[in-house]
Amino acid sequence: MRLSNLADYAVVTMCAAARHCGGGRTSAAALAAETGLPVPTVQKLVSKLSAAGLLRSTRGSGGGLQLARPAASISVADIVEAVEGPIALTACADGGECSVDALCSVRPHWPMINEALRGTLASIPLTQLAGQPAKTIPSPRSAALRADPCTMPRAL
Amino acid sequence: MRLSNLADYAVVTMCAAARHCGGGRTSAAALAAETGLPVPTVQKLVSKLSAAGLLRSTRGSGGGLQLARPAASISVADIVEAVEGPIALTACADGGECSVDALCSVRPHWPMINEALRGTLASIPLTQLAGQPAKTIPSPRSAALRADPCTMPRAL
DNA sequence: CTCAATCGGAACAAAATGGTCCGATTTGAG
DNA sequence: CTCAAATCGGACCATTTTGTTCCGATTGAG
Repeated sequence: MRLSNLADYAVVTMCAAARHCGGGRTSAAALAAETGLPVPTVQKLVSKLSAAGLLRSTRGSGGGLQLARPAASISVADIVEAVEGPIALTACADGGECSVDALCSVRPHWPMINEALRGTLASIPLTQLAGQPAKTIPSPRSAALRADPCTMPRAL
Repeated sequence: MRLSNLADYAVVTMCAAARHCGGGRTSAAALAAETGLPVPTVQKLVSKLSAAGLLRSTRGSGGGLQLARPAASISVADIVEAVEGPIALTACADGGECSVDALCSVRPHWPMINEALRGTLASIPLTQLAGQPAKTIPSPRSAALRADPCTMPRAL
């Protein structure tokens, strides 16, 4: 019932990327510097996040990274699934085999549980987590949904 | 985002124990035989489940195991927490340290997420998972909440 | 008092994860 | 056209956690 460190780091990295969107493209090295994570780890993360369609990478000189979608439309579930694959508590619900197989009375119930958990994580947008570290507290509540520089200027 | 095999096995074991309550005490060996799990693994599980107050073990000759509470009042969250400890997606929410510490903008939000997930799992009672393997389908719905032999006779 | 069956902890083996490094590919600038 | 910068992708190694097994200690019944 704990997600892998990579998934945790991915959430932090995406948050950092969300803060950068206003100032244009970022690099994996820059994100590593901001988050305090090792550079190679961030490189591995952005690879997976790009493959999942959450980040957009531009190669070559002067290249960089940017959010592929507005931060408001990226949820924690999206990030977790990008790194860890489908959200499934048990291996038997994800194609893996189980030794008890047919006589297992709980297996039919896992899909429902998984879906409930996924729904909970899907209801948390990235904007809700991207609040600045400590200072410049934006406003009591719901400020994240308004003051996101990514949503408007770059969506068109 | 996947719970450990032990936690998965614990749910299966508790389901098997729930079916046994009518016939009196069970042994770890009997549960292993029914679930198809290795005997030592079940022994380790019942130790943790007993320590958490979910199972009641009687030692000595003729001893055995039984549910400490009615199956309706045991949730999946209880079982998972008994085996894996507190439900927390990240280590930083469980006393562990984090390299980014103060400048992490997402950490304040984890407790809320963890609580939401725990609530989801806490809403699933053991009776809902203890339906018989395949045959003797009890009734279309809500039958599990009625036909549990554990709740009434032994609760008093 | 003896026997039987259990719990509890310790030790070992295995798999998965996390972290690191290097080569290949691509693009902008000179 | 050539060079340089920066990313992507894969392979390799160390660490940690997980999973399994075994053996001693404790308890109750006969």
